[in-house]
Amino acid sequence: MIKKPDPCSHLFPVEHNQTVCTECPVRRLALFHGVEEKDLAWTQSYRSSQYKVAPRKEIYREGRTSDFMFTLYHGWVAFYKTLGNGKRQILRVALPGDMLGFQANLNAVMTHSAVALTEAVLCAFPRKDMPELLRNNLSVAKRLTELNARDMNICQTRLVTIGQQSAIERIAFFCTELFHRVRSIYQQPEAMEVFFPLSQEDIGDATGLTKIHVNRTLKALREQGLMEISSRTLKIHDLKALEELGGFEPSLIQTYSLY
Amino acid sequence: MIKKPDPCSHLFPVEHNQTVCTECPVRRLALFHGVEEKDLAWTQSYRSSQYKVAPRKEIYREGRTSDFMFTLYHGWVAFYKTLGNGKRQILRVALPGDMLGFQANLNAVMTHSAVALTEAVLCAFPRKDMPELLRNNLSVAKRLTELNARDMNICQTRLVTIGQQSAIERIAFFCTELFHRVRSIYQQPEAMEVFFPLSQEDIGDATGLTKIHVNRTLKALREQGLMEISSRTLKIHDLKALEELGGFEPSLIQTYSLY
DNA sequence: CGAGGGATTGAGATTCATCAATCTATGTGG
DNA sequence: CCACATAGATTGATGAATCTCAATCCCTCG
Repeated sequence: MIKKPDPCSHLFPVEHNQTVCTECPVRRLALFHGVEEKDLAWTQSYRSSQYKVAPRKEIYREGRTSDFMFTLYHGWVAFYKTLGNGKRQILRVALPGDMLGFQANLNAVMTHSAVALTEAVLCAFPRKDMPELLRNNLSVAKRLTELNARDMNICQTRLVTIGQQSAIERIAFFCTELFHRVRSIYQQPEAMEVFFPLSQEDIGDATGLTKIHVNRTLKALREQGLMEISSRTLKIHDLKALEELGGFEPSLIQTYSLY
Repeated sequence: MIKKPDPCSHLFPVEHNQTVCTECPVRRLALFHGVEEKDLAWTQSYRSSQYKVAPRKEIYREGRTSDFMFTLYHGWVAFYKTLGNGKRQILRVALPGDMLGFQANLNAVMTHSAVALTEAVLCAFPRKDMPELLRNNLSVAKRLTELNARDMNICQTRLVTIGQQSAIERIAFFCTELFHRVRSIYQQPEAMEVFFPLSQEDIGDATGLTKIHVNRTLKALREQGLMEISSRTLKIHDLKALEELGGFEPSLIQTYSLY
């Protein structure tokens, strides 16, 4: 369920200490992965600015046009669609390095909305410059295709989870997947506790369950000694069993590691 | 004449009357949409053969490699994934002109399976030639990106349907969407009855419901005078009401009309 | 005419949603 | 520093939606 979404006028330019692409810590994850050092100044010229967004603020909205696409530099973002009845489906959680707002038809209206889950910093690229950028830099074009294919794969996997699994299986899968992605992104391959800012309602919107049922299911997972979420932290107690329960195939991890 | 490899043991080459790309009736829908007439002979040189598949036969399988990608020339095909517990989720129904088996990483194993829903005819393209084809023909590369973006959009829309709607809403949406696609593909914009070869179990696998519940729900749709399915025919009695019920937005039709 | 795959129907169990209330942590203004 | 407001988490009770099991029916095809 969605609250009243805020109007879209809340992207604040980062005034001081803008980072540069040559020193970007998430570049290995992002669109400019594979761009040669010597070309980075040039690709950066396509970046118009960095923007800061407060938690729970909308970045762009379904059905509207957007002049920019973004790379998420810092923070977490959720993509979602809303239904006429007010229900909300979270399509994907974006982590640092992920692209926001790319669509094949650069002029069409957005097919989904994006909202910040935490405070977030975005690198903005004017949409109108993309055709030129892609034409002039094949490695960026190739990278874009790879990222899209990965996202497609993730979307299809979620379709299976939501269509065919029970509540506890869906939540196990969802958390396991995110857990692996977070460890990979933040380069904490051994961590068993990771930052996890989603509310139970967010988890429900992502897995197609009500927040009440999410609560009960999390309780079950906790009591079974598999995992627990508290104070914005996800603690995994038995990764193997959790993967088993959710039907998570470890080979999926590769998919996240286009990095 | 170079000897081309055989894609798959149960795909039978079409011996007689192979069609040529220059006269292809589904080209406007397919990968070679936008290729200039003078270049078609050249693009066709990438096509190794046409193959025929019997209903219910597998075309390629999740977890295995595949030497070919295909354009569906005739018939219907379903993409699906299977879970450890034997459950199956249909990801998408492919109609003539759709591509089968494209993945960004051409060497990776397939992320889903494909099965023929009817007798089908496929145009096969050796996977290894794709990089060269894309490099040499920008309009094909661009087309590929468009088709992928459309598929992504469809996948996300299905995620919303399955995650947030009731059985009758899901089935209404699923049938409405397919109905519009079929009318568009077969150029019958006014038809209120279309060919529809899916079993109730297929519909269940696509919408995340059991075949029994699909049956009861179809009965309800019939009794409400909205639609009915019988002897492989989908009859729409009240399109407006059906779109309303399923939350189908007519603007989605454009999405299907990259054609 | 029999076999087999779908379609249909019924009965009962289970999962999950809904409604409603309480509780807890956190932040805010006075 | 406290009183209060608020969002999120938790729990209970109840009902609806959907699944499971089981039986029968109806085509189509050989």
